[in-house]
Amino acid sequence: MSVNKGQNARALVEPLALDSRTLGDGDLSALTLSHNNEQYSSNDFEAFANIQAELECMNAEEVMTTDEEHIIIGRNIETETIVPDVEMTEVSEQAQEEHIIYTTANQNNQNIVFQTKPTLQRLPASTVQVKSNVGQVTQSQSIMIVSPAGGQGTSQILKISHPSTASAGQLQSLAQTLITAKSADNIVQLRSAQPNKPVMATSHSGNITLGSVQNAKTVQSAIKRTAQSTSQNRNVYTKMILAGNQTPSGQVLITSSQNENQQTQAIKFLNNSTSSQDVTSPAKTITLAQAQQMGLLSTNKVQHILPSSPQKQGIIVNKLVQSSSSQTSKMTLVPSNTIKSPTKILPAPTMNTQVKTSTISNQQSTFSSSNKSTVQQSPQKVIIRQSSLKPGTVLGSGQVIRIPANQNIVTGSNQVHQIQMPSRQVQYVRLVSTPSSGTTNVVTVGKTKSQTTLQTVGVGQKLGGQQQIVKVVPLNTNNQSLRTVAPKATLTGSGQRLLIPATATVSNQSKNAVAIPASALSQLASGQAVLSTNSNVGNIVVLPAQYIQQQSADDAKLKSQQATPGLLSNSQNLQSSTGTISVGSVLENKTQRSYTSVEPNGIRPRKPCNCTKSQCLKLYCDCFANGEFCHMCNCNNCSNNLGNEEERQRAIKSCLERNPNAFRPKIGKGRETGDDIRRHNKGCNCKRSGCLKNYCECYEAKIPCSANCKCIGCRNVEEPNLEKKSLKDLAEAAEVRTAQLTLNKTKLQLSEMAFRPPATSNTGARQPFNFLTDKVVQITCECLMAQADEAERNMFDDETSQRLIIEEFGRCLKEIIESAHKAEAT
DNA sequence: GAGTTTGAAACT
DNA sequence: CAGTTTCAAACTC
Repeated sequence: MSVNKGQNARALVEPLALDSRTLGDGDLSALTLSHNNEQYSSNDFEAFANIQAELECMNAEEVMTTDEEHIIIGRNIETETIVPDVEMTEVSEQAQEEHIIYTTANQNNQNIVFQTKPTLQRLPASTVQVKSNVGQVTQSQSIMIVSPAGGQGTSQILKISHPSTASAGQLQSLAQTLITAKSADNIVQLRSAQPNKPVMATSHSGNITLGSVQNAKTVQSAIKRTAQSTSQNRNVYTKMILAGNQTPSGQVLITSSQNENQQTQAIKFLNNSTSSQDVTSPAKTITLAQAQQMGLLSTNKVQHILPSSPQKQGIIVNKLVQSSSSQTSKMTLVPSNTIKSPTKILPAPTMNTQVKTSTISNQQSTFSSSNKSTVQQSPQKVIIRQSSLKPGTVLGSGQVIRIPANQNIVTGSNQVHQIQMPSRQVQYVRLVSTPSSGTTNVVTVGKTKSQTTLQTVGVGQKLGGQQQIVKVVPLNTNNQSLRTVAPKATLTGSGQRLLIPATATVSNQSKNAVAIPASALSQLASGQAVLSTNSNVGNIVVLPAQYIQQQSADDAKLKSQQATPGLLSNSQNLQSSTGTISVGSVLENKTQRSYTSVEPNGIRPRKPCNCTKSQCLKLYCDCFANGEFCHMCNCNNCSNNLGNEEERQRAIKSCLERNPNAFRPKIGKGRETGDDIRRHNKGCNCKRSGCLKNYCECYEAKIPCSANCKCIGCRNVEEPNLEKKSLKDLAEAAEVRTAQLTLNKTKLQLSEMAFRPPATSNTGARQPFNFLTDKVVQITCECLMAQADEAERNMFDDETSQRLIIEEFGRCLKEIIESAHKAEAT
């Protein structure tokens, strides 16, 4: 991201933030329909009611996204940012929210993006609000409508060109005309922008709430999701972009039903410019084909956004940057999906997007700054992930959005990458590759700090015979506001290109450009079945959580290893002098990776599994057990990936049938006592290890065995007189551990010996001293010696050592006496 | 790195 | 639910 973005972006975004000001009552009222009642069906009213209700809710809500993900927009640059945030929580049934921020350039062009939302879902009020400048002189005005949402795999783009002088009403009318059938879900509202806020349109606070539960089901890895459920889940947002300054800038909310019929969309405009209550003419509907015939269609700014699934913490971010080239570009957003179940979902990492040295290098020249070359080279899917930035955070210069492009993760077919974040949220990103070439392409779109700067970076790497290409879509200052990546592939019989090269002219793609056909997706990755058989599934990118994490690690490595090109032989380092974009390094190897114990970000990386027989679909596999996709593992015949989603889901179901808590964390806090002590929920069953080896899950977790355990000969017990610290240290230091063992052992023996009455019992009442047999004395001495050793190892001073030894002696005596009393009692 | 040990998971 | 088998990690050499 460019340097100067930070402030500009903030300036642009903040005004748009959702707050009482931006979404005041007036706003709500503005959202109300002022059309004739006759124009709307009961469904419409319902939809409207829903919208308003949600809007009200949103007002109460914390502003989420806008601040989180900023796309820096330079002046005169049209930019569109879509930042869906996805948060995956273990409970994924929640309504999904998506944050979208739209900003339109104010200067020459105004773009209004209409997003269509999948039907059947209640369109949250959040939908999309776009505010644009009013009164700016426009050079051109156009309305772009992309309505692929239908999910049939074909996308259509409508572009309406109209004179700059066109009035708002005219424009609205025109736009309305474009949309045919009106479904309840399709609503477009246009509002004039506030004069004071010259900049851009934004979704109100960038929140779009998707009420669809289907989306949640769509989630790739959702454990409970069945393939069937996914079938309808294609959440594709279609945006219509209205370009033109004079247009009544306003907010447009479009929801398109995802019903099969793409063409049924209704757009309604509310013109607020002067008064929010201005009502535009009733919507007219025409078919897209008609629109084309009318000459209204053309290429332009189109975006598809796949809904991010769950709530607020979305990580996948798509950003559209205006390309310098005149060509229209398209961008496809891939939604992250939630995982429903116990699957561990880690939160998006706060990415330190500052990595400027990305892994792209050699081919940079190839890709750089030429959109066409980039595009043509490989089919691409663009996935931009943004870590969950803290609200209010503006991406500063040099921030990088990384999209990991690893193919290797999954052999061949796996294109799902998991990202784990510390908070146990996982996001899944599916990397799309062309089946024929077997290449995986990732496109990162970023902005350069300067308007003029265009960064295109491509990375091609062959690993294991597979080539990976990472592309960075150039950022640009030119008129075109949106960069689109669209699947070109389906059109072409040969390799499927999921993404249409940015350079590709719109004309070619006008009809098909937008949506990535589900079929193409299904063919991804060596033909492995993707999410569902249903075509609607499409465009889903699922990234396993650790993906980002690992990616960060890779970046860190790359940074540190810039001097060692060998590792990156084929990889390319992208030096974004402009600091804009970094693309995830492609380096991946199936070979064993050394995992550092802790990542720089403090996250402990998951170990790669080595499963050979379980296909990583049983709990033997740590990855699977943790609800993660295998990533960079050494497993054989792995099915723990998106490519085998059905199978995986079956396995998950099976596991849950056996044990509903199978995917729950094993280590938790004590329940009964409510204490803070971590305990193994199930307990161990160790027999031979004494619970002092890593075979023991308790020991491995560095927690003492508890009553839940059924272990035999357990020595993994709490040592009250040993500091927790020592316990921890003991676990880490073998020598210390040995000392601890000795100490424990002797204590145990002492306890047993003391408790056990001497074989030769006298008749009279036994006194405590009677228990001081030679054995007891010996063990006591051993305890003292062990304590001395312990003190010595800890390098305590003499005074402390003596004190500890004396205390130990006291403890021994106490134990002996207590044992004597117990013996008497019995 | 190969082989052994171990205990959780899976199976019966 | 208990016993057995399978499995992969931990461990040893």
